[in-house]
Amino acid sequence: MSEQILTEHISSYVNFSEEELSEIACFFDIRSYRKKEKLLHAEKRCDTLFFVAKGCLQLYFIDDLGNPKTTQFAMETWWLTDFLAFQNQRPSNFYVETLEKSTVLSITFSKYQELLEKFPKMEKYYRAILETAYGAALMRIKYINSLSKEEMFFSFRNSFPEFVQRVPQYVLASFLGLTPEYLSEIKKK
Amino acid sequence: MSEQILTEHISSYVNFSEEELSEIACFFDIRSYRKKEKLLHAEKRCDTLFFVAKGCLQLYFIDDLGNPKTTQFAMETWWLTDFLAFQNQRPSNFYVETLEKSTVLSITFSKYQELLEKFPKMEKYYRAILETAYGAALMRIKYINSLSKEEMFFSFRNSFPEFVQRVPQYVLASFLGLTPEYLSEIKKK
DNA sequence: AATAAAAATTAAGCTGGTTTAAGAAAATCA
DNA sequence: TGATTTTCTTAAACCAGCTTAATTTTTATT
Repeated sequence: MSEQILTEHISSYVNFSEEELSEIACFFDIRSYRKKEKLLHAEKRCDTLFFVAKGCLQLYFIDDLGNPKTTQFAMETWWLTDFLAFQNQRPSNFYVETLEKSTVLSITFSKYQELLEKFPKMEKYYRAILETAYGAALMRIKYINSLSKEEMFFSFRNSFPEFVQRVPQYVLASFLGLTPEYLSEIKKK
Repeated sequence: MSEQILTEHISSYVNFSEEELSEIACFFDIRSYRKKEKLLHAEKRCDTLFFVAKGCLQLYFIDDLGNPKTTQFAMETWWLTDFLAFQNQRPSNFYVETLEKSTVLSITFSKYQELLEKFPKMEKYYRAILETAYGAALMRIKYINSLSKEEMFFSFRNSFPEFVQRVPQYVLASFLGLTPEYLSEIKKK
């Protein structure tokens, strides 16, 4: 079931036969995780790329004071990892953890290389995905540098209302770059 | 000369014959620009992707108060555009402008599509470039959410010392998300 | 070399957002 | 179902970084 989420997503970018799609699916491990399970540990070699079939993941780090800070969320059909560390097979700068019960497809770095070698059309798929992700990251930096914390919250809630319901408020606060206390104050208005 | 910067860069990721490389180069327009020339205008359809062969570009927007804010720099061998708008052929959210006399290779969206169709190996090149760019953007967001403005400056200067010399201080300030006045104060120490 | 324009500095007053700390509400678990 | 832990709220004191405005330095133009 879960691999179908992936193969359908791939099919919306590139044309593959049913046969090819099931071959592609074989490159991935499928696993379900409980809430708050770690899929990737900071400092450990970043060897895995994740695709969310169901549920929600976060990419986060621990700051000087020991508080977790969320850098990126990933919901259904999103890819997640520390891409820089993954590409260079270096220690990860981030943790990846479930925010809720989730089903995730994982691919190791070497399998990822094999996959791209065996199905060069997958390059096109990832190129498109990464164009979107990088473009969105540039927009996010634009927002960070132009909106107040209050505007950040309302603009985010406006774009992703379901999402604001779905994740704990202190996680959302750390993603938006403000304190849970201040977020609480903003919501009061 | 300038197309060689591009073809050498491509060659460091993917193997192409000399012939193929010169065919690839034909998809691009090469032009030199003076300092402070606009290559892409906000609100106008984002139809072009830029590669810096020489010099330096910035991606920026104008905030509520009319001040330009730099979101991204691009130096030699970097690619730049509003990737989200480019991909969807929508109006750009950013301006692209030279920070110094620069030589730039430009490719339109339709030529980019043709290029990828004719040379599918270029998908691999762009996939790799975008993996790096997106990975770096995640790291940048990590820095924004963990360093003070002062630490931002020293950490940036530590990583890119030549660059700090190269761009005007008020542009650097807007890129780092602080005021020129405060940056000046930080440097005094 | 003189003039004008752009960029950088300095300093004082101010504010958006943090910190700290304690209590209330909600979720989880035996 | 009650006990425990986790999450959310409230409020006051505080500060990193901004605003404003005037001066100096640097760069560009003739």
